[in-house]
Amino acid sequence: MTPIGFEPHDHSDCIDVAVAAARAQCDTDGLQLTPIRQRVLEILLRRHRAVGAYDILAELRADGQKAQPPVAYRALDFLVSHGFAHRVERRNAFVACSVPGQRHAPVLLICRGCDAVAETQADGNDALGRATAEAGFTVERAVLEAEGLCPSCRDAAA
Amino acid sequence: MTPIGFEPHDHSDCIDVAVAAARAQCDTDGLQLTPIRQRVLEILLRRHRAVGAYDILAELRADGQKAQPPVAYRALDFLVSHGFAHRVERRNAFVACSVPGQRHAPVLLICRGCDAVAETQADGNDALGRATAEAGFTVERAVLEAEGLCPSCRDAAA
DNA sequence: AGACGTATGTTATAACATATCAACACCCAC
DNA sequence: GTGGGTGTTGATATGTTATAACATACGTCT
Repeated sequence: MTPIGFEPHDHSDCIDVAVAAARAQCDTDGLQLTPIRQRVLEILLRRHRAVGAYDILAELRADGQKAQPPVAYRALDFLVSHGFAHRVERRNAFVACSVPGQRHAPVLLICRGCDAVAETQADGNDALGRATAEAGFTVERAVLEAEGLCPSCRDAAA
Repeated sequence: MTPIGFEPHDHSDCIDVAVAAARAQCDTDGLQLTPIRQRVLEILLRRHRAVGAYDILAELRADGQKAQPPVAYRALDFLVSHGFAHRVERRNAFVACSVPGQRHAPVLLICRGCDAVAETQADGNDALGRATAEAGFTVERAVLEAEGLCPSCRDAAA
């Protein structure tokens, strides 16, 4: 359960790797990683932060396209529903998934200083499973989001 | 860790009790449970669901007030920040707290069929604490939200 | 060709949220 | 009792996020 996200990255590399991995999974699963979808994934990976849909839209437009909101939302829906990205509920924003390749209930650590988002895996949700079983509730999706300060913002504030 | 919320209620009673409890806590803590704030709390309690700010606004207006959005948001901010209600991030909506009287990281079970929201307590978040400590992340707030089907909607769908 | 499925383009609007400033009330030190 | 601080409310305007609804393009299968 090691968090991913606050350590320094070799970003140029990490984007290529993540996109290649997404492409591979799409090939395997019969999904289409179309240019728009790939472009949005790249934007998310490049920022490595919680990014709003309209920010993404602005970047798409900066590329010369005259995209409208649904373009961004559809691409984001695709990425989220297939596990390549997560929705950051707390921010009404999105972030690339740090541990793709498997369905999972994300645990997001959101820095209120810089919007960086780290992701960890949820081991400890057995308790949730037990409680929901008692209540007769069928969980389809679950997210745990914690907001606070990342190491560098904390140091900067001190 | 027994979930609260999907069992039948004696609602008229339960609202009165909750409002009285809120009033008592406000007295203790030097907070003002003003008419608007109490009214909004009552609306949330009565619905016992995830309710949008504009729904609340509509109810306030139905009472004869000509309230504007900030009226609803201010009341909701008060209720949320003092633990009388929770924000349902997944819905951009709000719900009355089922276990008031203490600060807590809510665990919300949200039914996608009827918007009912049950609340449980989070025992198992030690794992979160450990992971964040490793990452140097300081958690200030945390929410766990699970979306799925409540017992009655599941039965109805079957 | 025609029917179908998936993705995209386009317009408009719904839904959610906040900034800003003015007015009023309440408390309390002076 | 006056003046200042604090907190709540009233009111206008605006900003931000999200989706409905409809139309078009394109590949594939028969």
